[in-house]
Amino acid sequence: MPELPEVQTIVNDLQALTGDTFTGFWTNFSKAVKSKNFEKDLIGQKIKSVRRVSKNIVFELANKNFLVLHLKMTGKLILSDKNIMSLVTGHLSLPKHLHHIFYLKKNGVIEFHDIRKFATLEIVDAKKLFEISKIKGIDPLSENFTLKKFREILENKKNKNIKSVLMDQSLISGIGNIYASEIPYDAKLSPLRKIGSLNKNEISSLHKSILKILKKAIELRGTSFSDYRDVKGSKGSFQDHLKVYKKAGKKCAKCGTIIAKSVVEQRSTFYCPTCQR
DNA sequence: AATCGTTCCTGATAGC
DNA sequence: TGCTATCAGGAACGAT
Repeated sequence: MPELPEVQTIVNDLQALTGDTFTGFWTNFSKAVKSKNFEKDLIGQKIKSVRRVSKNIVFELANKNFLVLHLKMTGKLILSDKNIMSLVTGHLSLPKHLHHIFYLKKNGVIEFHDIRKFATLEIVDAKKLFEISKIKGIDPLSENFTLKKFREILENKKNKNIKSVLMDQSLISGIGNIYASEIPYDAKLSPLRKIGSLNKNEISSLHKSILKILKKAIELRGTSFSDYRDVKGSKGSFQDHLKVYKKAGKKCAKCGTIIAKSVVEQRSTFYCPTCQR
């Protein structure tokens, strides 16, 4: 599932489309399109910039609006220069999970695939984008995410455990289920620990591990555990560095203890009962 | 006001 | 073999 590192990788690659213009749009699943007049608002618009807002991919358009894409679980963007029009018009069979296509003036098309159809597309104005950014928590890669700021965020969350705080997008935005297991492992803290039980050093470790793991995952172009691919269809490689995620029953590489799994807020959580305290 | 459960959806896997 | 049942999982939404 695309989390902050995966979305950042995609956004970095989409920079290549800056200056290009949307010339058309096709969909066979319009339920995913959340704004009215989507096509009308899109066509003819030049891309001024591409950036990430939490796990959203945001295209700044020339008319001051923003195309906002959220990949949710299985959304995938693929840049392609093949003649997709012939696919849509029935000359060839469409890939099963290709649900939306953006046509560009210079760079071919952006194919938007989505197996589980949770992904969303919308065009919003600056005010709405500001609201979206505001309801999301702090971006852990922004320079504002200092240790001091992190302590402030945790101040009112004493009864929550580490896992749910990392996953709560209204506190810190961008961390999903994979990194919410890998970060506590790196910090040698149990994901089930209550925030209120953490001492100063432990909070500092957690803060360091958030930055370390996310940055490393971006360097490795994300985690291709199952569906995630970059815009060229290539895998990332952080999956080769996972220590606990989806490793229940296997031995911890560091100490040999069997990795445990427990469910926190309906989400699987993995940890080493020996290395993580 | 904060927290909890439900919902969207399909492929993979388990169980019989 | 082939069927059905269960699960994964981001985040909006409704319910408490």
